[in-house]
Order: sequence, then C-alpha cells, then structure tokens
Amino acid sequence: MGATKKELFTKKQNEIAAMAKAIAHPARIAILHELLKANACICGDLVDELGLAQATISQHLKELKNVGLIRGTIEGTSICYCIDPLVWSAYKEVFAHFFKEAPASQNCC
Amino acid sequence: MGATKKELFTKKQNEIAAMAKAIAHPARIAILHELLKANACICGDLVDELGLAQATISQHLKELKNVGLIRGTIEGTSICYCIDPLVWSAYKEVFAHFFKEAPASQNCC
DNA sequence: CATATCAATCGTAAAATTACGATTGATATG
DNA sequence: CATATCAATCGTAATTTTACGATTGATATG
Repeated sequence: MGATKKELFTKKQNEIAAMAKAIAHPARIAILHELLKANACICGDLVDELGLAQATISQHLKELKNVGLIRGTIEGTSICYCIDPLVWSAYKEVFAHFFKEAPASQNCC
Repeated sequence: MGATKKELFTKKQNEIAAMAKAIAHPARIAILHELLKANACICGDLVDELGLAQATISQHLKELKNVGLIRGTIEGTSICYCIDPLVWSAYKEVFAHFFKEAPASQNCC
C-alpha cells in the first residue's frame, strides 16, 4: 500500500488530481508567483528569492517542467524559466470547469 | 528533512498550496464528483461507488471535512455528506484568482 | 436487551514527497 | 586550457501520504 490506486478512477479524475498535486506545494506556488511577477524569464535568482537549497528548488522546477507549466531555456551559463501560457490556460480552464458546478444549496444537511 | 518549510512562504502561498493539496487525490475528486452528481446529501454509498476500503474512504472524507469542503450529518444509522457551498465558492475563487494573471506571451523563451 | 449496521479510529505497512549536501556536466571567462 | 559559475542529478534521511484490516462506538431493529 501507500501508492494511489489510479486504476479505480476516471482519466479525468486522475488528471484533475495530478494538476492539483503539481501546485500543491508552497514552494511551487512561490516559483509561479515569481515567474508571473517578472512577467518574463527568470534566470536562477529563484534560489536567492526562496530560502530553499539549490537542489530542492531544482527538484520543484523539475516537477513544474514535467507537467509542462514552465519551460527552461539555456541562456549562456544559466537557465531562463518562464510559464507556458498554453498549459497555464489549460490549468485555469480545468479548475474553472471543476468548480463551475454549483453544489446544492444549504437546504440539504 | 521531509517536512515542508512553510515558514519560508507567504500565508497566501501556503493557503493556495493547502487548498490544492486537499483536492490532489483522485479519490477525493471522485467523492466531490459524486456529491455534485447527487446534488444532495449522499448517505455512505461512497464505499460501493469507489473501489476503496471503508477505512480509506473515511480517511479521505476526514481530509475533505478538515478543510471544510464537505459536511457530514448523522442520519439515523448512517451519515449524510454534502458539499459546503460557501467553502466551495471560496475554492473556486482562489483558483480563479490564481490563474487569472496571464503569463507573458510566447516572446520570452 | 441482543443484534445488526454504519462510520470513525487505531495500528501498521508501503510508497511518495520534501529537503539537502555532494557530485557532475555544461558553459562562459580569464 | 584552467577556472568559475550555474543548474541537474545522485544518494540519502525525515516526514507525509495512501491504504487496509481490525476494533470501537453509536444508532437502529428485532
């Protein structure tokens, strides 16, 4: 045990959960905030901004890259990161759609 | 190590991450889907619907209750669950706001 | 009151996540 | 070419998450 039983759920359910998991860590939220704030590429000052070790941040960046939310481009001796606008809007859309349905009103429980 | 260093991040960042984590499992997405579909309370047939053990589902329900997304009311020998509309819209709002900012266009990386 | 039913909780095992130091590899720069 | 810099990766430890069987507690029902 310990491993999520993905086969029990629909593709959509696994997808939404995976997307949520990708942003389910404050460091990754902070990274995305930085990238949004800069509104452009950011070349590695992330290690200075957040207080985590270089290896840890690299790991978070990897996760964000794996789901496609960010891209990295080699820029001389350092690397530039930026948000992928298409994947970003896909995320926006999925969460908007998920929360779109309004739950039944107070009259239930 | 192994524990998230929450003190490094803003309250908002920790909040968004925590909200994402709450729905970062397909079983919890499936539970919310069921509650939305029923558009009312559901009395415990969740164990039959999802293929997980009763203890496991109870644990997922507990997490959803902890963040306030669902409520449970005792109904005779069983318990009725439903989505809390206010917390639900709070979630909708937070994610909508987070993804609202448009990242810089393709011209970057 | 004895029994059945439902859900929470306990205890525990397996796996995944988070974090970091150290190393590696790649690219400038002197 | 030697050296410095930056980021990925490796190896590993601590912690958290996921899952389940077993038990417990509470509420109906005979």
